[in-house]
Amino acid sequence: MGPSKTEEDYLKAIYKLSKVQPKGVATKSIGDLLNLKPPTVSDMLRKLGDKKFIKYAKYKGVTLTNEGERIALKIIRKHRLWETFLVDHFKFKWDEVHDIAEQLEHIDSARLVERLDEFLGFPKFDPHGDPIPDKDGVIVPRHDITLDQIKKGQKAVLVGVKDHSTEFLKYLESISLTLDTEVKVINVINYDKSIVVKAGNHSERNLSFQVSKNIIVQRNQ
Amino acid sequence: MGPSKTEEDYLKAIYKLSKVQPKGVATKSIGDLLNLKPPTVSDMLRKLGDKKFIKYAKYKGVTLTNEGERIALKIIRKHRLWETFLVDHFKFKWDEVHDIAEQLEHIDSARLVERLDEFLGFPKFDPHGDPIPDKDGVIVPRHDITLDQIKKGQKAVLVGVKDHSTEFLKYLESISLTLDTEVKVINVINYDKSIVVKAGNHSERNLSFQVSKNIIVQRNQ
DNA sequence: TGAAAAGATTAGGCAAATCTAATCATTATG
DNA sequence: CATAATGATTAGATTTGCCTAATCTTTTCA
Ligand SMILES: [Mn+2]
Ligand SMILES: [Mn+2]
Ligand SMILES: [Mn+2]
Ligand SMILES: [Mn+2]
Repeated sequence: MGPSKTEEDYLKAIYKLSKVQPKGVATKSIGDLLNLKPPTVSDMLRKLGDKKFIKYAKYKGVTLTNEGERIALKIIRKHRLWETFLVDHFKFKWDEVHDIAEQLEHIDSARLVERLDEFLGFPKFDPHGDPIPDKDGVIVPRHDITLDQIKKGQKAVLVGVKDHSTEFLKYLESISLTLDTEVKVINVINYDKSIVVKAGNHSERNLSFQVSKNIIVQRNQ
Repeated sequence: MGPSKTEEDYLKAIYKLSKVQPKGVATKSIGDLLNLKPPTVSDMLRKLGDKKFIKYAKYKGVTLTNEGERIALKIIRKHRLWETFLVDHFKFKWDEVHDIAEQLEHIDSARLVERLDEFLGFPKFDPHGDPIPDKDGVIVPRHDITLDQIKKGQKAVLVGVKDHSTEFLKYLESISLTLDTEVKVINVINYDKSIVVKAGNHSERNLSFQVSKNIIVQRNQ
């Protein structure tokens, strides 16, 4: 039998956390992400270790095995393909699809994923700008320039977000900062690191550091 | 919280069985359908009774309450909408979609079902000719004329199947007997109740009683 | 009509996934 | 560097959904 839905969720969480904790993911951070108490996580880590999905040494933190990473990437692939589907074909907004994709990502059918990918035209990025792993689990690594790193007078294109919360996404949408939007940094306020930007033909707007550092951009040229 | 996936499966099973056992569905038949042992079913029936999804009197058999039927119809609606989606938009054959729909029917999002229904153009029947309950759970009752009831010389149109097994569906497909196909009964063999039919511009073919009684038709004119 | 057979329920148990409380290990700090 | 704080694990319990074996109820039929 394949991994349970619960096991899949753990592996996906460990995969994501390992990008910030490459030397080993902490029990606590897994629990925080999945809303589970530490003992629950400890139990599961032992089990995932037994199944060789993770390398687990008590009190040390965990890393994925190749098999564990393969499973995590498969789930992430399905999640992002379904999000793309919902936005591109079912008229959902980018802030509405995550919870539904959390369910759809566990549907078990290789053929379905194939057809979904084909139906969408083999997309490379999801509605939040996150790269979609291909059928072999290959994922394009993404540069990590955020809007706060752009200097006064320079232009950049919004290519992703670091915060996926409904609140943040709705806020960006409300000020017309969506994927592929070109943004010009008009001014940088040293006092609080906020910036003044102009996007499209909207009026100038001030963005807090908290906002700008959660916006992933690509420099123009 | 809503009903669990397991509870939904029981209610759907009871709904289907109640069409054949209207005075009360037997524990054994539920177990047979869901591949569960009788004690497992007894346990769950007590629980479903406590939750007022079914009327349960020990040793008597069960019937759905209005609430239980509402839930069952919601699951059946989702199952049939997803099957329609997979066949009409993802290039699946009618014998390939049931198992995937068994998973998709449990995805919990009213908005998703709405958009799916809209995307499909509010279909009334699924790829097997089964009627799709509307958003209020209203389902058009289907007449029950099967191909074995058609007399020699008469024509009928294939509008559904009673057996949904992959084997049966693949067999029908292989002899070009698919939904909306017009069939003429050329001869009836009294000895074994088999019939000789002609469909489209294919040559005449003999169908066993077992096959003909699993094909739902509509008389021509 | 009174066994025997069939069907249903009860009793007792197990695995998965969760929790709280208690204990153990690591890290940080006065 | 000793100890307090933090983090992780172990112990013990609960819920859900499943099982086998034993018992009870209903139906069948000789
Ligand atoms: Mn998401
Ligand atoms: Mn996403
Ligand atoms: Mn089906
Ligand atoms: Mn169907």
